[in-house]
Amino acid sequence: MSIQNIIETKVKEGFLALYNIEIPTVEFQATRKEFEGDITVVVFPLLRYKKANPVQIGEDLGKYILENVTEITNYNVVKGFLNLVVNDSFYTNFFHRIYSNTSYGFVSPKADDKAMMVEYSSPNTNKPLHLGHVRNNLLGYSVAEIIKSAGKKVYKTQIINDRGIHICKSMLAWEKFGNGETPESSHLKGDKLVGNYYVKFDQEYKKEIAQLISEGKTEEEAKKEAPLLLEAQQMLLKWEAGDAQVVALWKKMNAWVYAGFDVTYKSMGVDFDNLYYESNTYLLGKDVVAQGLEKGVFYKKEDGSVWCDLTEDGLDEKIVLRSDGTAVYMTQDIGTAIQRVKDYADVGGMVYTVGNEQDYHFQVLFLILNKLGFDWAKQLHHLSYGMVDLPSGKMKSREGTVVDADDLMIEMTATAKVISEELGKLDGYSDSEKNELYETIGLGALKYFILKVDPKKRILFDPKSSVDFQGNTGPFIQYTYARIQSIIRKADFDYSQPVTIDLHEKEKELLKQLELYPETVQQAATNYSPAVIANYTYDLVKEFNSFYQNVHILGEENLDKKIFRIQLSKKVADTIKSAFSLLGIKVPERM
RNA sequence: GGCUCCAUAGUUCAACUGAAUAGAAUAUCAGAUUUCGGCUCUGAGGGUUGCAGGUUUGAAUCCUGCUGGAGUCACCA
Repeated sequence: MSIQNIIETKVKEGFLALYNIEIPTVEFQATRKEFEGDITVVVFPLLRYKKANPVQIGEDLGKYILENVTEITNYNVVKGFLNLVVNDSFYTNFFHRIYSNTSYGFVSPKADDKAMMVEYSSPNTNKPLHLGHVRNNLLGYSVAEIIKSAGKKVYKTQIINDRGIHICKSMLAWEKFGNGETPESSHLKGDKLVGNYYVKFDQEYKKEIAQLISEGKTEEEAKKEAPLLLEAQQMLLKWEAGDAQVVALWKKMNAWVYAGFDVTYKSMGVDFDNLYYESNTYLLGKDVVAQGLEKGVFYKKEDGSVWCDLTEDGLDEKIVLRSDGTAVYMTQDIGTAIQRVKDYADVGGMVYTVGNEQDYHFQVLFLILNKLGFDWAKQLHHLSYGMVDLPSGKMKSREGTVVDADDLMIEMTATAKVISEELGKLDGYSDSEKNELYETIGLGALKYFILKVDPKKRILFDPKSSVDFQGNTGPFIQYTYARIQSIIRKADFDYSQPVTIDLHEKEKELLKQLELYPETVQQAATNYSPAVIANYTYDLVKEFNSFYQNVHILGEENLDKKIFRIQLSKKVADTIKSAFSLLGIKVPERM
C-alpha cells in the first residue's frame, strides 16, 4: 500500500471524527523542497465541505494523523498545505518489497479483461517511410507497450493502404520507364525503388500537362486529360476487375515494398501482431450501411447516396455510400472496425494512431459507430499527433523535401559513433558490438527526442542540430544507466541481503521517486502519453546523479550502507531499463 | 467563413488536469569534485504564461472576445 493511500484513508477518517463530515477524495502533492516533509495534503479543496480557516483544519488533521499513523513522524502547516514527514522505515520497507520484483510498476491483465487494439503506421505502398511515419510508429508502439504494462492485453496492428490510383501511378511508371529494373538489379531497397517510380510518374505527368497547356488547354483540362493519368485510371479499373496481368504486377511491386518496410520496421524496433490490407477491406462496411438504414441511423437521398445526419451533434452531414453504391473511406473504416472485433472477440476498444489532419474524420467515425450501437464504440481513441516540420518548412514527397526514415536512422547512428569514439570507453568491444551500441545510442536519441514531447504538439525537427546528447535526452539517461552497470560490475561481493539503515536525504528522495513509478505508468496509459514516462525517467536520473555526487557508494565504509546503496542503484537502473522499454529504447551496459 | 488544435525564459520542453515564489534542459557566467565513468554536481541571471475581460479563496490551466499559426470542412484516402 502506498503512503498516499494510507494517509488518504486516515484523512477521511479524521475528517469524520473531527467534524462529522464525509469527504470523497483527498488531494496530494509532493512537498516543495523549501519545506520540511515528504508528502503534502492540500487543504483548500476541503473547504467546500467544512467552511473554516484552512490553517486550522490543517492543524487539526495534522495532529490526528500524527497520532494515528505510525509512518508519520512530524507535520507542519503552511497556508493551506499540510506537510507530513514520513519515517525512514516506511521507505526501507517499501524498498525491501520492490527490490526483487522484476516487473515493478507493471500490472498483469485479468483473465476476463477486454483487450485493446492499437493501430499505427498504416503506410501507402507507393513510397518509403519518412519522418512523419517515424513519429507515428514510435508513438503507436510506445502507447501499445504502455497500455500492455498498465494491465490490458494489446494487439498491435496496421492497415496497409495497398490499392488505389496512387499505387497504379508507380506501377504504370515502372512499366513504361522501368526497363525491368528490380531491387536486385538496382541494389535499391524495394520501397525506395517503387518510390522512385512514383516520383517519375509525377514528373512525366507534369510534362504532359505543360504540353497540353501549350496546345491551348486550360490547366484544369490538362490535368484531367493527360494521357498518363487516363492510363492510370484504366489500370485501376483493370485491377478492380481482377485483370491477371495488372494483379501480377501489383503483387510483384507490393512484395518489393513490404520487404523494404520490414527492414525499416526492424531497425526502428517496432512490430505488429497482425496486418490488415486495404485491398481486402475496401469493400467492407456496405452491409452495415444497410443495417444502419433500417435502424434509421442513416438516410438515403434521391440520387441513391446514403448519408448520416450529425447536425444534432454539432457536425455536418456525412456521406457513407456513393450514389453508384460504392464505398467511401468512411464506409471502409466502419467495416474494418467491425471486422476487427469479429476477428478478435476479446477486443473491447481501439486506439488509432493517425495524424491530426484526420481529427474530424475520427470524430465522425466514432460517433457513427456509437450510433450503430456497438458496445466497444465507447472505447475508441484517436491518438492524434502534430506534424513534424523541418526548418525548411513542410515535408512534401513530390518536391523531395522529405526526411527518409532509413537515412535518418543511419545519420543518427553515425553521429552516435563520432561521439562515442571521442569518449573511448569501448576497449574490448568487437566491431559488431560497437555498431550495435552506436545504433542503440543513435536511435535512443531520436526516439527520446520525439517521444518526450506531448503528441498533440507539432515538432520542429532540425536533423543537424536539434538532436542533442546532453541534458534531457536519451543518451544522457543511457549514460547514467551504463554508469550504474559499471558500479555493479565492480561490486564483486554478495549484496543481496535486505538491510535497514538511517536514510541519507538523497536516498530518501530517490526512494520517493521510485515509489511514483507504478502510478506514472497508469497515468501514461490513461493519457496515451509516452511523454509522461519520458519525463518521469529524466527526473529519476537527475535524482540519481545528485545522489551519486553526494554520497559514496563503493567507497562507503559502513557495510550496511554500502549494500543499501548498491541495491538502490541497481533498482534505479532496473527502473530506467523498464521505463525505456515502454518507449522502445534500449539501454547499453557500457557506452 | 464554420469547426478543431496550438501559443509558457533567447531556444527545446514541463507543470500530477484549478493550488505554495510557473519548473527543467540548453546557451551564458561563477564555482565544486580531480578517488564509484568530468557526457557529473552546486549556484546566478533570464517570465506581465500571445492580448483583454470574467468565474473562483486560488487560473498557464475553466468561460467569453480578440491576435497570430496550423489543420479540416470532397460521392479522395
